[in-house]
Amino acid sequence: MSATTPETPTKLQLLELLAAIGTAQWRDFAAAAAHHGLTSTQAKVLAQLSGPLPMRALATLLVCDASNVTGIVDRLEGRGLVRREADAHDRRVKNVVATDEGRDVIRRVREEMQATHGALDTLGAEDSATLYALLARLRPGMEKDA
Amino acid sequence: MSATTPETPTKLQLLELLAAIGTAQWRDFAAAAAHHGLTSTQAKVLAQLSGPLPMRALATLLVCDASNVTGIVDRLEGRGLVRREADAHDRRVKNVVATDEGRDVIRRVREEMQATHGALDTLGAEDSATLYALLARLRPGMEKDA
DNA sequence: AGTGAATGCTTGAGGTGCTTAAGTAAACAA
DNA sequence: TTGTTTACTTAAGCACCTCAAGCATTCACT
Repeated sequence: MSATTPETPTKLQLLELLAAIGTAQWRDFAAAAAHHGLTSTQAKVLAQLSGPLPMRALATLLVCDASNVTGIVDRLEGRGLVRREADAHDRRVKNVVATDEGRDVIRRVREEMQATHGALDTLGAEDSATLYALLARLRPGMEKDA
Repeated sequence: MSATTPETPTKLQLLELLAAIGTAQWRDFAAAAAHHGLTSTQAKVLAQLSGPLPMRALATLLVCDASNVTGIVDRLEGRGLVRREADAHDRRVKNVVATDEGRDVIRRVREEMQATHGALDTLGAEDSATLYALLARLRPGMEKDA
């Protein structure tokens, strides 16, 4: 118990591994997005639009300034992947909605994350369940804004 | 076993969870870096400098163009966190070395990733080992440049 | 109602990150 | 020697990001 064994990784090792996997997945996502002429930021925004969303809500989700979202949505709108709609109840609000083409593009981006899909396929049902359970336990603590 | 049970997540669920955790960790890292006046990119570069590293090697590690690294190292050097040294064997090469202050800053950034550390602390030794083993199996497939 | 504060969005300035193209210097190979 | 490759830098151009300011609308309180 005193020495480091392969079975008990140090926190630093676990942290490094987690970072490496996060980086790899992000690169896979960015590459798939680029394949469709999108930056990763644009793809990330598009990925949030399962329904209409106010600019402000988008900024909150992305944890960035609202003025930043203006530019990103401008570019997406310029490509016809997104639309700005007036809100029915608050005339200050503009709801962002994905167009049919926008939904189609983000669906394809998700499908084309080959490296990530391939890696996940190497896990059996039981291992997937174990991994999912462990990560689910990690998630709430990680998203806490300390 | 035939129906979807809470124990057998779909690949999409697992993918989403992995993305959420990757994002959360990245934000934690960026926040800690910002706390020391660094951008996340600058911190990432500093994190690679356990020893002297040529500009070219740095670019390869970051998977970006060499001209990009010039600017990042310029800014780090301007703050005295990094030094460019001539290479003993190849006069074309400039080795980047972290200064004492640079090493100190990146050490503190790592320590201050509170959210991540806290989340990892909720896992016992056995769970950590299990998670580590599963992630280690995932890693090679994810880093494959397909 | 009427007035002041808070909210949602946009614009503009300034800095960082990233890529491509071009240029310099040094190493290498024929 | 001559020609090619390699390491780094510079410059132009765009995307991202923040802050400060400004406009329109809504809200809260008297």
